[in-house]
Amino acid sequence: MDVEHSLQQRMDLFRQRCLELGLACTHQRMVIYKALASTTAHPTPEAIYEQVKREIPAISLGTVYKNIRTFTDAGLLREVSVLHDSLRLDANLGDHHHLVCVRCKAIFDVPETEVTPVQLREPLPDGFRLERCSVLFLGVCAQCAAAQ
Amino acid sequence: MDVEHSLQQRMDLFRQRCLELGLACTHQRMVIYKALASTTAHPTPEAIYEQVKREIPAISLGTVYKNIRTFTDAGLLREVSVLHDSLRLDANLGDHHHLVCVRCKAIFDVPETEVTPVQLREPLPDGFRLERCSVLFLGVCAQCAAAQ
DNA sequence: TTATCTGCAAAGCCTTTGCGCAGAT
DNA sequence: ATCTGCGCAAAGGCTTTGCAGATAA
Repeated sequence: MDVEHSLQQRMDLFRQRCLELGLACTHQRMVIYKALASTTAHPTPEAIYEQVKREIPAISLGTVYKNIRTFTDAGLLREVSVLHDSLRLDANLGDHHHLVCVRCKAIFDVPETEVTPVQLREPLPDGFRLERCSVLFLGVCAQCAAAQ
Repeated sequence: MDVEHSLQQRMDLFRQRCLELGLACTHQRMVIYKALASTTAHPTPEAIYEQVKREIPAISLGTVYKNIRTFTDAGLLREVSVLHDSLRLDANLGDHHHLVCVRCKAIFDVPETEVTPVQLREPLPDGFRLERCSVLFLGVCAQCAAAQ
């Protein structure tokens, strides 16, 4: 599929979703979203800011943060790192996986034996040395579900 | 297996590893490690600090942070959240997984079709509403491997 | 005794917030 | 015309750092 075309489609969809959500289609928002949709590098807010500045030199970092928050709250964007807001520690060095509540960030252990073996079919990027694999099962715990 | 006994074993092993690594076996370190080894809750540094304060009221939060860093660097402890240090964004809302370089934190997409289907065999904790599953393949990218 | 570690306090990110003006609907 | 969003700057968390005294080897 034509990448340019696909991006165009995604921008159209974005515009439409903004209308539906009652979000103003500002120039800043379009450029910020375009920067996000144009890469698979999973950028940081700072990286988006640098990218957007090329087109809107007067943009402020605060605006980038505000809109990233707005987009994620609206479901237009996702955080790769669900647990990114604070350091969580694990003294269990054995192989195991985790079950995470996306609301309260509670983490439960999942023994490796309880998960079907995970294997990559694809050859890795050239020279990538794979060390281990960690599965995150995401959802909402009973307590958080009860609290609506 | 007796939990009490297991903890004792882990403390002995910790003491031994400290010796091997040339790390001083201070009272603070023992208590911090004990707090980490005694829970499966994947605590934050702040939570460890609160726990350790019960036994060492004069402990400082800085000491807890320094030792957590020392332990992780030494391989005695692991971070659950490899990408916790900054927000990483993903405009691709379709199901897919990620390949992450643990050194430079580069993130590559892995299409869901390239991974064997992941399934939990175990019944979930009561009332947990599972939403999705995200696999992190961890390793070292070619560039970082080349840079030693 | 010597090197390392601790507590304290300050500094450094990253991110959020408040406010008045500007822009979208 | 009204409401929302933007830029600016300040404030707020979390984490690291520097230093002098204390502790482990």
